[in-house]
Amino acid sequence: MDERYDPKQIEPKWQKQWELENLYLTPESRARPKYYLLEMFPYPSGEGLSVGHLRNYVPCDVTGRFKRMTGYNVLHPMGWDAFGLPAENEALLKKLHPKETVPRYAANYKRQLKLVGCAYDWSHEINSSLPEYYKWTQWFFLLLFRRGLAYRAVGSQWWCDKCRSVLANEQVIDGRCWRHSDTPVSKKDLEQWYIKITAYADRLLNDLESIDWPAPIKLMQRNWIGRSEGAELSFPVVGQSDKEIRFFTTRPDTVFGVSFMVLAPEHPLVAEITTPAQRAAVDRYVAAARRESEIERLSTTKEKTGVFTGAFAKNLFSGQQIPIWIADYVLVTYGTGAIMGAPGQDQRDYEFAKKSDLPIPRVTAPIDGSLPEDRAFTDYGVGLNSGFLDGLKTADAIRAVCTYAVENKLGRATVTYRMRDWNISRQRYWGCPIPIVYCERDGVVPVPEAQLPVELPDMLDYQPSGTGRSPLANVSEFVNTTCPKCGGPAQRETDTLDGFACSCWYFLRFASPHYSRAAFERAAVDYWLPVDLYVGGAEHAVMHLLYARMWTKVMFDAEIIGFQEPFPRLRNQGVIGAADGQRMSKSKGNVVTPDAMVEKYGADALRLWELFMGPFDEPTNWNEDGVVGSARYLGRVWTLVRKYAEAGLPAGAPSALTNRKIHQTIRTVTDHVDRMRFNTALAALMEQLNYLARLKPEEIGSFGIESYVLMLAPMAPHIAEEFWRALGHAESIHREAWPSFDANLARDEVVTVVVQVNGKLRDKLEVGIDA
RNA sequence: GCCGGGGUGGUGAAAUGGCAGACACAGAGGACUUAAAAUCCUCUGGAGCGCAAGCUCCGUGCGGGUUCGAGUCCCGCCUCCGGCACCA
Repeated sequence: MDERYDPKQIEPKWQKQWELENLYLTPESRARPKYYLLEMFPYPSGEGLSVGHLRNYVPCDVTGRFKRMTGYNVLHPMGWDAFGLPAENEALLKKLHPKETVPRYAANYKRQLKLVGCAYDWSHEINSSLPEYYKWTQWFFLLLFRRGLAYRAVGSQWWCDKCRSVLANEQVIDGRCWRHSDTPVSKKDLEQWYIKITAYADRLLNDLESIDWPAPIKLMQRNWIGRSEGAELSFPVVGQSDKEIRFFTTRPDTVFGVSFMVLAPEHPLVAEITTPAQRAAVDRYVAAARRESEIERLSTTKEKTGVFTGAFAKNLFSGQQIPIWIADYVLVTYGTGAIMGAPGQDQRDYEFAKKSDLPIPRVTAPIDGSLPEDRAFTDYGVGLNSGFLDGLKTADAIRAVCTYAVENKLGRATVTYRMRDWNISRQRYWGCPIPIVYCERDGVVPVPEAQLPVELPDMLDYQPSGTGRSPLANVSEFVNTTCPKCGGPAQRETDTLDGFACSCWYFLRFASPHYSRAAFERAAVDYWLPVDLYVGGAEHAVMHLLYARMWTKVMFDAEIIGFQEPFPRLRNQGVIGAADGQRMSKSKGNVVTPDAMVEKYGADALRLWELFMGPFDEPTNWNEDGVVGSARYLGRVWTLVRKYAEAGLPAGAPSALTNRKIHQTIRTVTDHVDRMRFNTALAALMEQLNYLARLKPEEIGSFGIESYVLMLAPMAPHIAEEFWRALGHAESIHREAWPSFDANLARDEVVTVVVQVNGKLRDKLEVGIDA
């Protein structure tokens, strides 16, 4: 060992050696317990990794190495979420092709991950944009299709004529395109593919109970699914006996107080019931509503507007004729797209009634106190002016109405969800082609498995076309094909799948990444899955994490896997902001790269600081000063270990006191690493160094020094390897077992007992403990 | 507005209801050095007292409460950060 610690001398050396030794290959044997550790696979961006991204990768690397040392077969793979809009948009911006940028950026990520010493098994690397991968994404889509869970329907999208493209909701501001403020957006009805995730709503909700996830993520999924219990009822349209308005309500007990009905402007009945006198006003309102952005429309501060259709419905409970209005506070996509107006008990209906001069009957009385004068009474109470519900408590009244409705064929108790089916079609180039063919004779025909993958054709100009169809529609060799059923002429589907389809099953692929006969090898999946620890950002709470759970349940139902939850244990890493407290981004010029930090301090010092700066699941801001401390610490360990490397390990045993301290430290570090409390695990190691550095070499003993180096190995793999070899070992430290401690030896013989009087410290006593 | 999660020294942060501030960063002083860097040693929450070893009081966003004892548990606020937001 050199006199001074110089990471540049040792880190590249050992990285090369580990690669030569194939140190990080996933074990073939399935004799030992398994541990499948997975980070959400990244989309490789041209910006490369920042020190912020390492907040995820470094702690996971430590966990993987720790699990390996404690006797597990570890699967810890890495791959690239390479298909989808982010990759395409970045390539478009740089006027390059994604098939060229994706491998380049992925190679850069891989280089950076190796640079900081992450122990991935690169023989398991996957890339979702390669045909060998997306062949099976297509296969899964067809599985959903066969099971009736993928269907086509007309949906409306925001459209900008200048962009010649569909826009996301967030890109529509004041009804205009974000890039072209002079261009109002319109809605375009396109036939889209949907995944029927709503069919799994209850299971997705109930199974949250069984998984170990951060509470906020579970809550976000619960809210997103948005289960509401209530009743679906219907009232006939006066004078048109064949028409009725079906509506959902969570407060059927207030039905006697319904003084009007409201339809969403897009509701199909609007055109049929509007009277000639009202038609012009209604058409104007509907057109305006279509132009409005979703954001404006859902604004709670907006005044509630609406228009009378001229038609009436009959309230079958109160017997009254009530006017039918349209208003944009009613959403066509929720419930039945129609509501009963109960303004006495619903604040939104109250505001609408005030604005539109509609009556406000009060049908729920507060149990104590009095009715508010200037707003609705929305709490539960007691029925009032409500026929057979008078005097009934709200909960009982709800049941009574549901029973009455069933008996009189007016409706029933039901459940509604906020979650909607997943529109999976994208009119973009860089995605997985949808394996469907349209034949004049046979209609919608799935591409047979033998013909998969439907390959994405090479296109030089892959700009979004502006026709409402993907650029693939312009490639006639792609579009024109033969029908797999009848052999006649047919056209391929030209939309591609949303990028989130790729991440619905990639965790299965990692178990047998090169298997060619199916999406995965069943035995490999049975052994490795489900994922034991899944780590990623909280931003995926209701997209990837919900979609992947749903696909997993579909696979379970299809009996191709044996578990229902892909990620029984999930953790979110805390985001690292830039030193200025803002998000790290190239445009803000505040990105700190691992490359710069490794160059300056070494990979091990960078790793330690990532672990030490705070609890790994809490957000914090980057502060380079701390890396200095980590590097200084490693230098101090170097000085200590070097003594033994020079003079040889001491033969004698450490004193009882020192021995106890050694066992106590192993106990603490083991416990903290196991619980992912890396900051305090490292603090315990630093404390132990401060203790050991004060002793003479012969007072420590070989166990004290070797166990210390072993505990350092997962966190600082390079320097630990250097130490291990310098201490005379021929094999890599990364094949060694984690040191174990003796609980008896670790037990204190004396305890300090604190004497408090009225909570104030008054005295301390040292008391011996009998063995 | 609703739902989460936070608030502890100059900074990052520790603390099964039991010695608040471990471990670090920054800072101050000292050793080594011609000098600097590096390294090592000492001090480092606030106020006060003492020649000194040391001692006293205050202190975990604010106000209450439970308890022998509260950063930790309960109630009511303030504030910051996320998420959701007309879902009938």
